[in-house]
Amino acid sequence: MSRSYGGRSTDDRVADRRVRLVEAGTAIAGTEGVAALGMRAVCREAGLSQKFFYESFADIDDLLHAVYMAALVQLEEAIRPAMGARDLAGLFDAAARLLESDPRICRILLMEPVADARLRRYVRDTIPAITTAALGDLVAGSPDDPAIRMRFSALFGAIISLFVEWTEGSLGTDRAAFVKHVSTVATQLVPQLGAVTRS
Amino acid sequence: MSRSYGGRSTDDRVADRRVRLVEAGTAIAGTEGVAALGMRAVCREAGLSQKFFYESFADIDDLLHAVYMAALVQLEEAIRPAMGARDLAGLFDAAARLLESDPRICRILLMEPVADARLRRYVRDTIPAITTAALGDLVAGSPDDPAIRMRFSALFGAIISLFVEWTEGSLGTDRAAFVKHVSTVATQLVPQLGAVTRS
DNA sequence: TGTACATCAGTGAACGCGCGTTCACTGATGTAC
DNA sequence: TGTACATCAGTGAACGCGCGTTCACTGATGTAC
Repeated sequence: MSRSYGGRSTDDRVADRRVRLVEAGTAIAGTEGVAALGMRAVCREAGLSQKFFYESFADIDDLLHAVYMAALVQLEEAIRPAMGARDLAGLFDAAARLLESDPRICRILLMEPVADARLRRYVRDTIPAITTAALGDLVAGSPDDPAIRMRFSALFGAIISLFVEWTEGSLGTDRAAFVKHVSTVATQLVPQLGAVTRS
Repeated sequence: MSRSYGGRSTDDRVADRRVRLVEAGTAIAGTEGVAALGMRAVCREAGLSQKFFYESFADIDDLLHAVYMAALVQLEEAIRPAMGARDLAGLFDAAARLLESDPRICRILLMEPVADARLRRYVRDTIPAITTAALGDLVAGSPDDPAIRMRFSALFGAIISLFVEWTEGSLGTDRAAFVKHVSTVATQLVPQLGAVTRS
């Protein structure tokens, strides 16, 4: 049925190609934007025949989903310790370090979703759950209440804007000052968040 | 040299076609996004032969610039009275009314620029001047100072996010409550703005 | 152990499409006589 | 005023390109004998 090739099993080769395609997709979406993310462009970047794209993905949306998920997992892993410690400043610090080291994640998670309907969908399907897991029962009230929605809209908008500019390097290089400012903004906009910080 | 046609002068016809092309570009960029903004798509939408595109624009970037400027002019005209009166809440109210009545302007001015390098350029070339004209000498300090940049990054991020969600209708329909919240957020993030409000 | 062959793995061309750009063509307008 | 014709206005096809998708083909691997 399946046959080894170059001394490696079929599963090995397929998995390796999938990883290379997701990495290539991350490179393209994270630097040129999702508008430049095409099936041929991804294969070119990965150095793989076009056939292998369809081996792992049904279409480009399918790959984009994998690219988004891979970026999100990286962010989650980076902030996990701070999440566990319920340390808000530590969380911002970890995120700032990650985005600084890989600006592609900033573009994929924070910038492109604003204009791309597919990525916005992925955000809506993943971020609310993560947020409530992080905040727990800190924020009372229905998530459909306009007053609460406005608070969080402002909070996310401000934080995202700060992180985007931080990643672009236009807010200087003092990470401690940046983290302090983000924490201040967060507690200004949603006072309950003050209870989370333990520093 | 130039010759009337259908009872209208050359200048008339050219100007009319230009307006139709910009309107078509606004429709496409404002609903499908700039990724869908192509030369053929614009001509199709405007009901014009492809030749006429090049009559008024060198390429699609040129048209996009005209589309952005047209949207910005609409916003400026809407907020002009409030700007003159230095009325912050009035400014937010006028903007909320405009974006509610034409969500395409929201997409072109607030959403697409996040992911599109050309639009981001147009924003950088126009918004700072308008902002300083609006605030006058309210904010002291160099615009290169990271601390000031962070304040304004958070301010714009929060306000943009609020207006985007307002335009999408996910913040309810009470415009007065929305304007009040935006004003509160603005003065929280940049206290000097409190001096602007005269309501 | 050696060889012929069936089958699986991988490569790259083929197809139809929409794109940006150019240009040959049709038809309307104005003018010379 | 009427007519032939030059020229301008507008239409839509042609060109080359990259795209998504499919598939014919080459070559490597394993196995039957």
